[in-house]
Amino acid sequence: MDIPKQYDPKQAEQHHYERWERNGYFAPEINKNAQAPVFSIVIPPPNVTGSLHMGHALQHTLMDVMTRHKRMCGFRTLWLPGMDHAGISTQLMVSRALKKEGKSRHDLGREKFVERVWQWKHESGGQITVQMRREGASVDWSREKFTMNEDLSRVVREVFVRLYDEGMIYRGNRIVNWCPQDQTVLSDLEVDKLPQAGKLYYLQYPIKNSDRRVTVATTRPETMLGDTAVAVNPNDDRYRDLVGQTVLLPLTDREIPIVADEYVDPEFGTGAVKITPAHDPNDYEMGLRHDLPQVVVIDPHAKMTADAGPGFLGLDRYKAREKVVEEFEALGLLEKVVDYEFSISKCERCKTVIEPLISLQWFMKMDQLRDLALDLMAREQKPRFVPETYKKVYTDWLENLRDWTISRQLWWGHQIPAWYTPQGDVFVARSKEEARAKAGTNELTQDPDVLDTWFSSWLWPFSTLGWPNETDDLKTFYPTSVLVTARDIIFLWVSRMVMAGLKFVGKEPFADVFITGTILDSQGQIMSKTKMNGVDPIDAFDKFGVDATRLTLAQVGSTDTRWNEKQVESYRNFANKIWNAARFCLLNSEGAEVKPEILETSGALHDRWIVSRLNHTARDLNTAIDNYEFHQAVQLLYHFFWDDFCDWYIELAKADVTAEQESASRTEARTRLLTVLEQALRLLHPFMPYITEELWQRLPGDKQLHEAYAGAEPTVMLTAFPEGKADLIDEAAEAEMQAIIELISRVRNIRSEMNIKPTERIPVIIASPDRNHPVFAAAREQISRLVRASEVSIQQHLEAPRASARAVLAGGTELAVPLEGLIDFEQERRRLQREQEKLQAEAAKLEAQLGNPNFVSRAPAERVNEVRARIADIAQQSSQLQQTVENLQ
RNA sequence: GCCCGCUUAGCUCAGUGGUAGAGCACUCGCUUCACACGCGAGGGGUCAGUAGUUCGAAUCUACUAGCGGGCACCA
Repeated sequence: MDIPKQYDPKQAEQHHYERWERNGYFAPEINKNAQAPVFSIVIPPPNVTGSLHMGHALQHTLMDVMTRHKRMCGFRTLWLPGMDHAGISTQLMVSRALKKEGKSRHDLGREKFVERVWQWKHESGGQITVQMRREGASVDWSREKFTMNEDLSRVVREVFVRLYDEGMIYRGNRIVNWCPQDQTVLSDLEVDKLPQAGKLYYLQYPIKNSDRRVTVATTRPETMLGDTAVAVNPNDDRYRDLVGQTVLLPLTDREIPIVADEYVDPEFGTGAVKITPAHDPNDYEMGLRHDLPQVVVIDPHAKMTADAGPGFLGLDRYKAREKVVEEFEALGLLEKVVDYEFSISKCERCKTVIEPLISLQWFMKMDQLRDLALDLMAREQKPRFVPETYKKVYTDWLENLRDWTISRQLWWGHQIPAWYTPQGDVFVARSKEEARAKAGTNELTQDPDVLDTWFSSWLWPFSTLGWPNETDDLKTFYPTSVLVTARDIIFLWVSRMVMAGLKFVGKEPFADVFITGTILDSQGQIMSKTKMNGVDPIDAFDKFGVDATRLTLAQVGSTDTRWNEKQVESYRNFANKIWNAARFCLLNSEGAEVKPEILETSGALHDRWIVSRLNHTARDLNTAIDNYEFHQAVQLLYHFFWDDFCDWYIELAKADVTAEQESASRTEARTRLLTVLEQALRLLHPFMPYITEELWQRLPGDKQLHEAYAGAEPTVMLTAFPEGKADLIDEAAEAEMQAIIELISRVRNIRSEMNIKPTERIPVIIASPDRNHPVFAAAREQISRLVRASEVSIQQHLEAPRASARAVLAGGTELAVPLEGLIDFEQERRRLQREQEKLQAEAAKLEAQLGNPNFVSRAPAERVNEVRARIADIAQQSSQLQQTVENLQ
């Protein structure tokens, strides 16, 4: 058998995925057990424009670990993949491509443009689906969905019509966030509020029939052209007499009132506020309260309108600002300008400064939906957030929820299913035909706007399963088991899915929500395109392998973590360790094969021990994965495989396994070794799918699949995940092995401290009066081998030459290594005294504890007894050690 | 302004009431017949600070400091 010394991840990553996918292993139909429990996840659909980043890789790893684990546990599993049409991003991307050809989308017209987007999607969209295959994501591609496909679009229209008919969707003129660059409205959640160093301008407005002026402070002087009032606080004595008076608005011929409103903070600025209802959300509200006119002075391109006055018409908003300030200065009405830091709203996508504008848009009332979600949390504590802290984030946001602006002035997206007659009457319907029937005319024009991208995403958990039809998939897989996502879309997506699920299916869309942490760069900064500090997961795959990267990501869990390449490297080394352990097993496998039954039969101590450790690990691993304790899960695997299996079991079994002569015992040793390895590969598989499959395929024997997958072509993917059988956990064997491990470690420690050459063999004398005596006796050959002893003598009472290095172990076992001529008595005495001091220090602590009457009376008796037992053990070791030191004199 | 999270070994992070852990880095020794991406042996932390609860606190409570994030913003 020819097996390279180094594991080559790329080689293993090349062919297994294609086979898994082709054989239908990812589809729930592979499970032939009609009674199988169900596990389902819908993927957070990545943008069709997107390519894989660390956040995806993290989420996908966790989802894949859970899916593969549950699949191996015999669940009917579905991990449903898909993509989001990503309205603005996609439209921008295609528009940019057109621009290179010197064209705009308007040159093409709507229909041609949308065709062009589809063409782009077919040719170069969905890069991420290729990358997900590289990740090893075991998603069911046969059920892949895209939010703009006809089936999902139909769901969008269905939901829109139902909500409209219930009066929850309405169209109205309101102040909204407008992006002058993208020429569309945005929801509050698509707007970033960023701190900005700016100026605060103090403008003086003359009062009619008076010499007085009132000074207002503003960060946006250009909006004064649209002022329709000045407001002061009703309790502000400075301005009490001005309320009801009239201001002569400079640069215009308009006269505007001074009104009183509690909203005004007397402490800020001058205590008098200019009111521009058409261009500021707060002023808009105040305008409604005081029935003020709305004068629109800024248009959708952020240029000044005719109402701004002839001198301003067509000016950009910032040019207009300069000009207003200049003119105020010329008029002697500019009181002062001070530096001022405030926050500014920018478009999440293009970073253009948002212009608040009054605009005719579609909105959704959220009250009823919000109450559904809040009631579910109050009543049933669902969904369960992990970590729990996000529950508060979720409910706090819901409690302050406002209407959702759902229309967008884009071409790429779900066109709003509303049609208008020439008279302007609106008919909302599932199709043009239905609208015609409702309207009684064919002369209909569809609303040109499309819906917010999240309007399709919020339906994702059930639209992908066939709703509104009562499909088998919907019945089987809804509600899904868990949603895995990052915290930044708890509002945008998670909460809305809960509301939609409750409203339309009558059940929550998922039981649990697992919120992942964020992978930061090595400096602790968030990775972003603009900062150019992102680490490409594909680069990590290429450099260290997919499996090593997955382990690194899996152990991140839900706290933010800096990307640490050293960590990936150490898991690359772990993969190599697995490879070489398997290599050893395979190189010594002649005459043997995997045989699970052998683990049920009792063998030597180290055999019973590894079976116990295996089951122990399996039990803890199952618990860890079920509780989303992925870090714990990775640690369990790492230490079981490296420490228990490689460092101890292989070494203890080595003599038997590598025996030159064929024998029944050699075959048995080899069979046990191969079988334990096979079980270990199963445990590792959800985390490290490629290396485990690669090695598993090479193991000899008729390897069994989980009974639910009987008849499938063999793959480790479909074997039964070790459950951790209680009757195979052998605490006595673990304790006995622990004694042997400690013994060997102490001898090695002596060798190291005494500078004994590794090649030099030494005699070892063990005195073990207690029950460990037969344990050591039975393991004599193994001990001898692992400490490189010339002979191991096991006695009742220690009889060793004076010139020996010694140690006293827990339980009173004594150890001597005769070192005639090599030992420095003074040095040895000091070494033993250091040991003695350590024991004394520990004893002193424990004695103090026992000396506290409150501890004895209030601590659990079990705990008190533990302390007493430990003290007794220390006392024994200590006195033996003392004797040893005295004998050296 | 309000809310949340974090602060543990040089670095990156686990650990949620009972004697401080891992990986990497570091020191010493090893071409020991699976693996130098390795083997063996070590050193290293008053768990951010203060006060409290408790027989007992890295772990629970309060406050403080620093860092990070979210929400709301006063023009």
